[in-house]
Amino acid sequence: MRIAELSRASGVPVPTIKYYLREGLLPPGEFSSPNQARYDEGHVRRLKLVRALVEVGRVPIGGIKELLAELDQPEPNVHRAIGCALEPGLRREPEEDNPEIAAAKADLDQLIERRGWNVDDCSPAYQQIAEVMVTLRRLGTADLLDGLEGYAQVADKIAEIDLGLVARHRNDPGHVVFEAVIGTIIGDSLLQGLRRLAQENLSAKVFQANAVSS
Amino acid sequence: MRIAELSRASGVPVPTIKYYLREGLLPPGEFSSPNQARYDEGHVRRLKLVRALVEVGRVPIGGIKELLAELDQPEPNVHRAIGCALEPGLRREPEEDNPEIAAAKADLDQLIERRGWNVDDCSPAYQQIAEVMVTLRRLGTADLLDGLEGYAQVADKIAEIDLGLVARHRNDPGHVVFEAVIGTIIGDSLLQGLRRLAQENLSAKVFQANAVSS
DNA sequence: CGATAGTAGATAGTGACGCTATCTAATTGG
DNA sequence: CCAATTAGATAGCGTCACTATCTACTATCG
Repeated sequence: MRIAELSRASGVPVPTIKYYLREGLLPPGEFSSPNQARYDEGHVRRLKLVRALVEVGRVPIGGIKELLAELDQPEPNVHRAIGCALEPGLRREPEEDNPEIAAAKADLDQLIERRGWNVDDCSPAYQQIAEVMVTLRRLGTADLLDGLEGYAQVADKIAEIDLGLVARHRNDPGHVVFEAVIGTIIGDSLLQGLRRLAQENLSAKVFQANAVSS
Repeated sequence: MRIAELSRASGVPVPTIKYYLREGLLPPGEFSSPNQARYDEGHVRRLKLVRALVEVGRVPIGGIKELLAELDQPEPNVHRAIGCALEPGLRREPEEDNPEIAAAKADLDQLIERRGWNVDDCSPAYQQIAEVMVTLRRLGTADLLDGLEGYAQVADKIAEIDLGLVARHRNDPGHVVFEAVIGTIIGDSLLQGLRRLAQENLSAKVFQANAVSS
């Protein structure tokens, strides 16, 4: 198909497709002559993926580029790919020597120890959690960290669901990686929404109960 | 304190403080003369909150302004305040007539029914979930929605922890609202990180098991 | 009292980001 | 053959979150 049809099929304007081609988010089409290219279903899928990551995942273009590069490896590393979505949001300078960060990491290490987690302490998620812990302390709401253990327990449950979902495609490794990336990055948005609905529901119940009992 | 000291105490540069004053994110100081103002601890706290929402919560300035306006009401509505952080990220035009959206909302309504949730179907969270469902279908990964029930169940657990944490301050309603907002918006980032660590840990286990058994 | 430093408020500028528009030369496809 | 389309290059745009500069005034210290 030509670029106009690719645009129609994906819902992405032609100039934007050209931009993604320039940025390396979309592989070039197959050239029949120096200024004529053909695109296929793979390009349509890739475009839809890019749009989902941009619009729902709020992943910056640079992160998407790295993520897709990982996905295009012969043996892609799922966690490295997913990490590309989180990393751009972290502090530019890790300010490693900061004692606040160090203290938070020490606490986080204890949590990891308690849960028996086997994780890489260089992963962007590890950094992100440490940053959140520092932020909560600075805000004077360190008492919210009392929920950490519970949240971690719930995180394990979520991960179980996540793994269960993608494991159904274990005969197709490429699809497993694809769904893992989608399920995690797009799934964040889903979980965020569900958490708010659950809060809304539960807090209504609690406040009603309070009103009745008072 | 004068603006320079406010800057030192909060870690926010003076021009940025002036910008926040202009944008109404920070209430004006107390004027002793037409061009001299004094700031207090409340300003320091407010600035720290704004920075946390900007840096960790990734909430756009406009959303923070609305959120703070709600927080400054005599009887702030927690969910409306939290919604201010989610809303700016949604589609500008709800394209209400779109059948894809309608179908997703129908599915979501069923989920809400099954869980017995009492929630407002105008809340940004409801819209967001519907958008995610549409996105997953467009990507051809609608099978990931099989996890919806499980995720919703987990969301209930998270909400329980959330409510439990803030309920400890129920004698101080202002603080409850403050912690609820922080705990939800900043907590999203925490949960996102924990989910990734849990995934990393569990997938390592699963793959190792697979390697042994194969 | 005066010199210096600090301040409010107005206005304009900056850099990153994610596109969007325009142009040229070449190529389809009826 | 010729109107429509294309690739690729370059430049422009709108938003966002600041950042810089300037003016007229004020605080404060010696």
